Order: sequence, then structure tokens, then C-alpha cells
Amino acid sequence: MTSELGSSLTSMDWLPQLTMRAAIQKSDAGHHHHPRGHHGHGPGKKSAPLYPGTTLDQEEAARHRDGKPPYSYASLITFAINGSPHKRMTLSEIYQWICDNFPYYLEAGSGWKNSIRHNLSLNKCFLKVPRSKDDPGKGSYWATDTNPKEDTLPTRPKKRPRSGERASTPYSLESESLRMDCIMYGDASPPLAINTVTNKVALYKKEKEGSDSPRSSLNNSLSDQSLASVNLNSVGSVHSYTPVSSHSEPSSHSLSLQQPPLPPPPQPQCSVAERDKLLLFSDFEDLSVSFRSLYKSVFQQSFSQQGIMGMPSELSQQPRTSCSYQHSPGDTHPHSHQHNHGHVHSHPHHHPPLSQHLFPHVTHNQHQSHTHTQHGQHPQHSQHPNSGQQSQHHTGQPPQMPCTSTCLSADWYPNLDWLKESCRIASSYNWADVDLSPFHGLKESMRQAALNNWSLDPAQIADLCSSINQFFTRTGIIPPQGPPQPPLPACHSPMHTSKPSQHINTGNLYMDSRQNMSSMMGPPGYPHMPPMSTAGSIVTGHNGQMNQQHRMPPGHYQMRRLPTNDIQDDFDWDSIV
DNA sequence: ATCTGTTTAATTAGTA
DNA sequence: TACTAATTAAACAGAT
Repeated sequence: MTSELGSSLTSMDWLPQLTMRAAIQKSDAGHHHHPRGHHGHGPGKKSAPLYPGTTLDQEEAARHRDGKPPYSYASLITFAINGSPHKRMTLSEIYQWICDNFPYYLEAGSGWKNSIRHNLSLNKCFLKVPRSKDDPGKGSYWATDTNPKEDTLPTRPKKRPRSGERASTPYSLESESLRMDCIMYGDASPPLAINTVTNKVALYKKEKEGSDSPRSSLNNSLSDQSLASVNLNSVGSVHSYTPVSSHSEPSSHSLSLQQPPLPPPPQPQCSVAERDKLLLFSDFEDLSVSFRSLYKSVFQQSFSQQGIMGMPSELSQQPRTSCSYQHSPGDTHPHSHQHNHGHVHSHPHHHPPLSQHLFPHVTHNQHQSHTHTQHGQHPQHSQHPNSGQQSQHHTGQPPQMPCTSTCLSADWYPNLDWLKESCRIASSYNWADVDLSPFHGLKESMRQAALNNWSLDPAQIADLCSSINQFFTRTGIIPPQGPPQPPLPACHSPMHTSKPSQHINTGNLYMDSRQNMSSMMGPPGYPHMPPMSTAGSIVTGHNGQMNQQHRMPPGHYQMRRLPTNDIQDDFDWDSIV
């Protein structure tokens, strides 16, 4: 039961963001029978108060304007954070949001603030996001864990009313909404969100204005359930050939109050063999995306180095592979308009289109630059910048599947996985600091691939792989033998916390800091490389198999647990060629 | 000085 | 009744 639940709960493509009312309806309907048993958790398990994506239904909240609102502090915090444009808030912003939405707290003394702080610190589902250096201010940002550990999922449908509270009042959203796992395409210095309770660290994508937004958070012991959920999602996504990738806008998963009830969690509809087949396409899609991503990263840097403004025309187009994203490059920023006034909608996942990962300087200016300017604004008018960022803007042509999908044999899988991962890692680097002049081969291979619209035959792929391999090995970004690698010599990391252990989520990877905190540091010779990238290439611990399982691929589509995906430890990059 | 964040402890209340 | 979650209070340290 627990396992089944874990799969369904974490299966990403069916989990929308629900507003309070939807949640309450569901909760009301469900809590009459076995709130705990329904979730399959034993009584001894701890639970988080909310699913991370929960937002506050203003309509519902309006009923509780007077008197103490029937929401737990954790719920209030979650609502506040999820109602913010960037899904994060400072403590004072949280205070303000609560006061704005529930005037009760304006005159409730200051004890509740203490409780808020207490909750933030203690509650597993809140992540502390350090400020970037160019964003000075008091206190860190707080975000919700976008991928709570299974055993942190809510087990109770309602907060217990305390004395003087209406027992019939629905409390917190307990039964709905799990934000989709996120991919992180890190750039130079991705901040980390530290959950000091769960020892989780989430990477945050730096945005142009120096603000950060959550990108990924993985639990520190990626369970089979988690993996299964990824797998399920990948199957579902690939099956339709319109996978909603991690780059798609989260609101595509949002459920407004007017929308039909949440569909049941999809169950695997196809056999293992079918899934394998589907994965094949998924993998190659990812590879294609990875190549493109790397290509763009490289050429972005390359042109930058050459003083060429802008990208080749081909690059200026939003890649439209079926596993990339749903938004066209011309999409107006989702924050720029809204619908469903009065209702707060959050997103099951909130990643910008890939273009924003690759061309932050191009697309980030569409972001709200007033991340924390909600103070003084009426909540209803200040916190729905994401509303309306639906796929209605999907104006792209049908996704194009590179012919790589059909040309290569399954024998490539392990290598392809590494190739993708390597591309992903490499894509996340700050290429502006990397001298690419010695790598004309790579650039030329990628250029050719781009010119061919990434429809590559095996020879071209081999050429590309060879070039990339050479590049990786020569730069030290990716060790020539490929992961897993032994940890770097230990060194002290600034990431230590008071917690006994810390698992570093690297977006696609995570690690146990007790084993390998040092690998958060950049590779030798590339100190500017983001820790996540380094971790992605080096973090292995001593259990290669385990780390393989824990490694999440760029698109989160991979069936990592398939035997065919077991990656040989002594992988020779040249063998791929 | 104030704010922020962590931690401990006591209390209350719901559930098994 | 035991266990658990949520709340509340408070002490304390560090940052601004």
C-alpha cells in the first residue's frame, strides 16, 4: 500500500496544483474514512502539513478573515510561499503575506511569528534558500520542498482544531497536490536550498536579477517509489509523444476550482516491454535535448567570446523536441498576465522554459523583477503572476523527433545516459569562463548537428560523442572513465550544517554529504564550475549501483531501474564511438 | 537593537 | 492510554 501510494503520489504528470477549495472538497470527502489508513502510513510516521504546491484559495480564505484562520502555521507558510511569484519568500514577507490575508494576525501579538519561525526551522517541507551575493538583505528565502520525501507526505487530512476553533472547519490541504519534480540546469553558482531538518539540499536556479527560484529537490533517500514515479511519468509522457517536460510551465498542471476533479493517478498502462520501447524514444529525446542544450551553452559562450551578439538563427528558435517544452520562444511571460482573479494558482512545478535555462539573458527579463514587492499590495492583486501561463501559448510546431530515436540500438543506452548526463552537466557550466578555442571539433560537430536540425545518423552522433568526450576529458569536467568516480580528496565544505547528515540534491543527482561533501566543489582547474555539476559528474559515493539509481536524468524520463540502464563503471567514452 | 533562525520544552488535542 | 501533530513559549546565537 505504501509503495503503491508512493508511486501514485509522486507520479508527476497527474498531480496538479489544487487550490484550497478543491483540496478541501477532496479532504472532506475522504477524511471520513481512515485518514491515515487511506494513505497507508503507519501512525508512527511523521507527516508534513501540506503538499508543497498548495496554495490558498482566496475565496476560501475570505471566509476566515475574521478570527483566527483555521490553517496551521505550516499551511499558512505554504500558501504564502506558493502564492509568491518565485515560490519563495523571506521571513518578513511571509509575515506580511499572512497579515495581508488574515488580518487576525495583525493584532495577534508576536507569538505567532515565533511559531512561524519555529515551523520554518522545524518543518521538513520548508527549505531555506540562501541569498545570492548580489541580493543582500536580511534572512534567507524560504521555499517549499518541491519533492517531499514520501514519509513527509501528509497523513492527516485535517489539522486538529484547537480549543475555540471550529471543528468543522477544513484545515489544510492534506490530500492534494504534489509539485512535480524539477530539473535544474544550473549556471555558475546555483544556490542551494537547505532543508536542515531533512538534510536535503535543493538547487536553485539563479535568475537574472539575482533572485533564485526552486529548481529541484529530491529526498535524501530516493526511494523506489520515487523512482517508480519518475518511471511512470516518463512512460506516460513519452507514450503520448507530448511529454510535459520539466521545462514546461507548471500551470499546465494547475487545477482551477472550476476544473473537473482530479483524475485518478494513472497506473502503468503498458507492459515492461512497452515501457522499454518507449524509453528508447525517451532516452534519445533526452539525448537530443542534451546535445542541444550543450550546443547552446557552448555556442552562447562561443559567440559571446567572439563578441558576436545573438545566436545563429537556428539557435534563436526554441527547440521543439517532444521532450523539451511546450512554450514557444515568443510566449509572453506567464507572469505578465493572469486569469482566475481572486484565486491563487500555483504550479506543480515551476520551471521556466528551457530557453530560460539556456538563454537567461534573453528570457529572464520577462520575469517579474519585483520578486519581493508584494508588501503593501493587496494579496489578490499581487500574488498570481503565474496564473494564466498555460499552454494556451503553445504555438510551436509539432515537436520534432530527431532520427536518433530510431537509428541506434539499445546497446547505446548506458552510454547515452552518460552522454546525456554529461551534456547536462556541461550545459550547466558557465561557458563564458571556459576557453573553447581548443575544441573546434566539438563546436564543428555540434554546428553540424544543429545544421542538420539534430537529425543525426549514427556516424554523426559518434562524431559528436567523440568530440564531447574529448572535450569533457580534456577539461576535466567529466572524468574520462565516466562516473562513478571515487570522491575527491576530502576538503571542508561550507555547506555543513548542524545536522548529522546532509544529502545534496543536485537537481538530477544527490549525494550524501557525509560521504562526499567535497565533491560539491568545482573540479580542479574549473573552480567556477557549479557544485551541482561537479556533483553530477563526480558524486558517486562507494556504491556505484546505488548512485546510479539515484541519479536522475535531465528529463526525468529515464527508467533508471531498467537493467539495461545499468551503467558500467568502467565505461570507456571512446567505446561509444 | 532588532531580526532571523535553531532548538528545547511544555501544552493541547486527535487518533489508534 | 500512548502516540503524534500542532501550538506556544522561551532561550540562545548569529546576522544585519
